Amino acid sequence: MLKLTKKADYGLMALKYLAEHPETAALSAKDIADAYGIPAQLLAKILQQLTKAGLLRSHAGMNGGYALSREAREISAYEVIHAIDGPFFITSCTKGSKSCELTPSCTIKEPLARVNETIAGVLKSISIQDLTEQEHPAGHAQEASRLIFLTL
Amino acid sequence: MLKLTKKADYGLMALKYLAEHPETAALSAKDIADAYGIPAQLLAKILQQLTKAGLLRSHAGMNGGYALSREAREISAYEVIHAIDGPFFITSCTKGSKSCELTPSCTIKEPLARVNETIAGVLKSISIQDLTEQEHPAGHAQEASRLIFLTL
DNA sequence: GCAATATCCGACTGGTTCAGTCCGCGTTTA
DNA sequence: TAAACGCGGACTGAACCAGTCGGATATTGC
Ligand code: SF4
Ligand code: SF4
Repeated sequence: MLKLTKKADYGLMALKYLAEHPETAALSAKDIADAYGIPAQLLAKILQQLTKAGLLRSHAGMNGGYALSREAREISAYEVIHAIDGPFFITSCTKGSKSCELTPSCTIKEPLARVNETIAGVLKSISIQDLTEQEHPAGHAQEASRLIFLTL
Repeated sequence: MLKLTKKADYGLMALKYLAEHPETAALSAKDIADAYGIPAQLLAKILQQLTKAGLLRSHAGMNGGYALSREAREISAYEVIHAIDGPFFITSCTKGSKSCELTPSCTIKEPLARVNETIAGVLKSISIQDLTEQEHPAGHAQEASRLIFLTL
């Protein structure tokens, strides 16, 4: 099955929330968690990971919190997921640590790697700002479209 | 993280193997398992699921086994994954059984649903036959390309 | 008929990952 | 100095995955 972890899910929500509140200097983890009902401590750790990855800037102390380190337009969903869940691969042959032992005899890893790259491309083409637009259910906000190339 | 289960992985390998041996009337689960080093009993159950989903035809008894019920061109990777792992959703709000309880307050489920559909589209556009082609590392087998539309 | 070869199907187990919590520490500010 | 906040490791229960076992049924070859 192909599933996104809830951590990545929460991370995207938090970033979107930050993108929607650019006026405030910083928002604390608890603020964001309360806004959506996410467990505060869990979200805190997620935001820490995003900070370590360079997507957020943190500020400790009272009235501290987190703020985007770049423009929402410049942060892709791929980066968020990568920062939280680590490098993702569709298959188990991650080539890094513990590849599946039938890698040599396997004949579908190359095509699947292309599929993997295509999906990564989809996620890379989506920015945090894309998530914030398309409110206005009236729909006159022209929906952004993208073309993805899949080369087998 | 976004990962394909090994069962689906094995299923794709098995179907590809069947597609490459159209001359034989039927191949047993053990035959295919031995060809790749997949645990035989595990593959057997996977093939049973694919049979139940209508992608394969089975025949019990000696010299029995499995054969594709359609042409390789007509079987998509999406169908295989769906048959083995069930309906897949990127997010946990599957709306079916146990959706995550912050579905109402969540503001990113709609865009993520579109992403989900886009990825499904990628998988639907890939057939078993696509996996068998692109052997011939010479590369003169023109690589099939597809355009995927992502509408946020 | 009988034995060998298959599919079929549910139950079971060990291992890994996920979601969430707890607790102690460093930092900033009122 | 104390409250508010970020930081980070350790921990737990639950869910899921990979793989195994055992038995039932169907078909074929002899
Ligand atoms: S090698 Fe083949 S079987 Fe093993 S994980 Fe990669 S794709 Fe799946
Ligand atoms: S509702 Fe929002 S948070 Fe809950 S699973 Fe769907 S997308 Fe993730």
